[in-house]
Amino acid sequence: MSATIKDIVKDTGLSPATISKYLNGKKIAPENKMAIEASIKKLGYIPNRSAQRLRSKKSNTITILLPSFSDYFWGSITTYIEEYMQKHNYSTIVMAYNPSKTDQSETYQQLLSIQTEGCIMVDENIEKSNLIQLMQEANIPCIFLDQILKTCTLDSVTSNNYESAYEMTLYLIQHGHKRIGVIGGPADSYTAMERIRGFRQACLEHGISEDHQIVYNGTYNAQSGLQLFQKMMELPERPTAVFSLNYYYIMACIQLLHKYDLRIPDDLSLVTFDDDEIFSAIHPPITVMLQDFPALGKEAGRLLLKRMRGDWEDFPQVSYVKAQFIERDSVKDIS
Amino acid sequence: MSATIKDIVKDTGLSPATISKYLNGKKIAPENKMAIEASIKKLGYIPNRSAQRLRSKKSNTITILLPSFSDYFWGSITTYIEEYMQKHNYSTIVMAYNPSKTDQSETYQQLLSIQTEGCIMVDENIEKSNLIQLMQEANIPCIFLDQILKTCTLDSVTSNNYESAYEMTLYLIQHGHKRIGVIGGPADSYTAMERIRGFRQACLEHGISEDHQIVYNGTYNAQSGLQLFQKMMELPERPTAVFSLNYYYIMACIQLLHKYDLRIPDDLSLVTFDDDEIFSAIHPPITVMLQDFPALGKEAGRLLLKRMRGDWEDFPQVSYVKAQFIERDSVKDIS
DNA sequence: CTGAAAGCGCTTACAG
DNA sequence: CTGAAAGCGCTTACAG
Repeated sequence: MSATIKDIVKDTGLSPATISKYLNGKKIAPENKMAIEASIKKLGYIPNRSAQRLRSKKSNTITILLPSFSDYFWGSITTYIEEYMQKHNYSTIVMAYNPSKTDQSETYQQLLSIQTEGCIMVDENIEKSNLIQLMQEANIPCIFLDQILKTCTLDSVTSNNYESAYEMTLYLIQHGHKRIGVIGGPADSYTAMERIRGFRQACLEHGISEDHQIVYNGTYNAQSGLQLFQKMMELPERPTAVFSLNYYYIMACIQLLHKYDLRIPDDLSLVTFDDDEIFSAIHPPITVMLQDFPALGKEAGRLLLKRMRGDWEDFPQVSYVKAQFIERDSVKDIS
Repeated sequence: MSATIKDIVKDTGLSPATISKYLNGKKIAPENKMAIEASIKKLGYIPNRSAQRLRSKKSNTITILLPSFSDYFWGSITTYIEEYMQKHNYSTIVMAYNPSKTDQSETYQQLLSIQTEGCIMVDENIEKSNLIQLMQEANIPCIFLDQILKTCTLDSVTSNNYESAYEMTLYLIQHGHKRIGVIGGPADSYTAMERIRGFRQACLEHGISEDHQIVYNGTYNAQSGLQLFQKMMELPERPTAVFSLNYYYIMACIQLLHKYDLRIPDDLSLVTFDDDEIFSAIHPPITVMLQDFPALGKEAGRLLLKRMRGDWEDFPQVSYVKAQFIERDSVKDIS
């Protein structure tokens, strides 16, 4: 059986209270600290989390609520949140739920039964359900990732969508593009609209008229991306550059290059939000705006921890995390 | 504060022991059962997991060990495992670790500290480390998903790779293909080799000579898939059909169709293991062999639960889960 | 800074 | 089938 505090007590001659204090980072005499550390190492002592949680009435658990485990975006960010929380002695439970239900009482009950102390959410559809209200009534802090909700007041962590779309558009304009297509997200998505706003602002500042800003909105899936790109390529006057606002769309665009016999970048310049291994492997490699997943995860964790400590200063806060521009070879200078 | 057993005691007049028995599915008098159920509902009682775990000395937690959260394959299967375990009152912790280290003591320590009772693993590289040995010494059951290990004796759950590759190859042969390319996985991967074995067996049975079986092995990434497909397309005599053994390769193949000006299925027939939304959205939609993720997850959970109950009958067991053939339009009948 | 005592909310033998 | 008692491994006031 593994060692308990009692074993450390016997080994060091100190009281359980002192050892508990050491474990919880409180001040104890240096010589006792050393003795405890040596004893812990010797006995291979690991604190029993269940006992800690029961006694302290804290679960030290947070939950990441995902609409799906298989999503490109959220799968990886989960790692970074978990890593950050672990450093702060918190467990993370990743939970998939069905975002289409408006009654999320069941999800709420599950969150209660694992005694979650905080929650990180990523699906804006949750706004249409009763979950956020239930959480707020129960005083469980929630952080929203990626989106900013319209009808709820909540802390959010998101990429600097506006600025980075602006930056990418500027890059296209500086390469002589004056007729630019955007394959954009749903019109009711905050993130998508911020990116489009950044795009339009850059166009506006550089004299690209609205009819040369070809912005199509769709839903977040490959099917939609295929349709929009197709529609765009069949325009009497095609754009010289296409800016995909996410991973699903760029994949769809690449699939269709063949159909329209388009060479990148000679026939069409192509850039996108999000990156993937395949974008740098193919020829030509695609220029991208990469969201900083480690930083997004860390910031969400930091903000959640702050709220769980009871610090509601500056609530509600929106943290913007800078995305990274990676230039590769998918844009032709046509100026 | 939420209700405890004491509240149920006061409300029903029964003893905590009886209520505990009810909670744990033991036999109690029907009228008491009804009273307890009514009381639980009335008070909104949720058992305190930490107390249960501390007292019963069981964590009721299993761990899924992933090399990465963002992997196409494992992301989604996690949901199904979690769902199954939840039904059996187990929590699931998904943990990402670095599979390249041979010393996994740190991972092991983490598993101990969360008191995991069982573990589901999916990365064969773990075989090169000390983790499995540490787990076996600690008597913590492990189940391997997807692969069958060569140097360790362990339960495994995997798709019927041999049969399904055989089936897909047969489909190509029946459509008149006599020269078939395979973009295959690493030569040291059990799964990849099983698929190749199934392919070769079907070829053998239908008189396709070895020099018409163009099998290339690579590593699991887009870069490798691109290289192999390229090499295959530059062959003096191209295959008439290409069978991709996984998701990464088929994506790479599709990217390259343009370069070689290939129309599917007229110039080349193309089939693959694994499915994705985009494969049915593009034209033509791709014929695939879809692994049954829900069944794989459920079977892994079932087998792990059995081992955790101490039932080691039939150890080590290999469970094969049938993959599903989905015919679409990427294969031309050239007979 | 340290330690004796109490107790978190359950489950587990055990006796009936 | 039920209940009284003990105790899982910690942390928390509290007194010193």
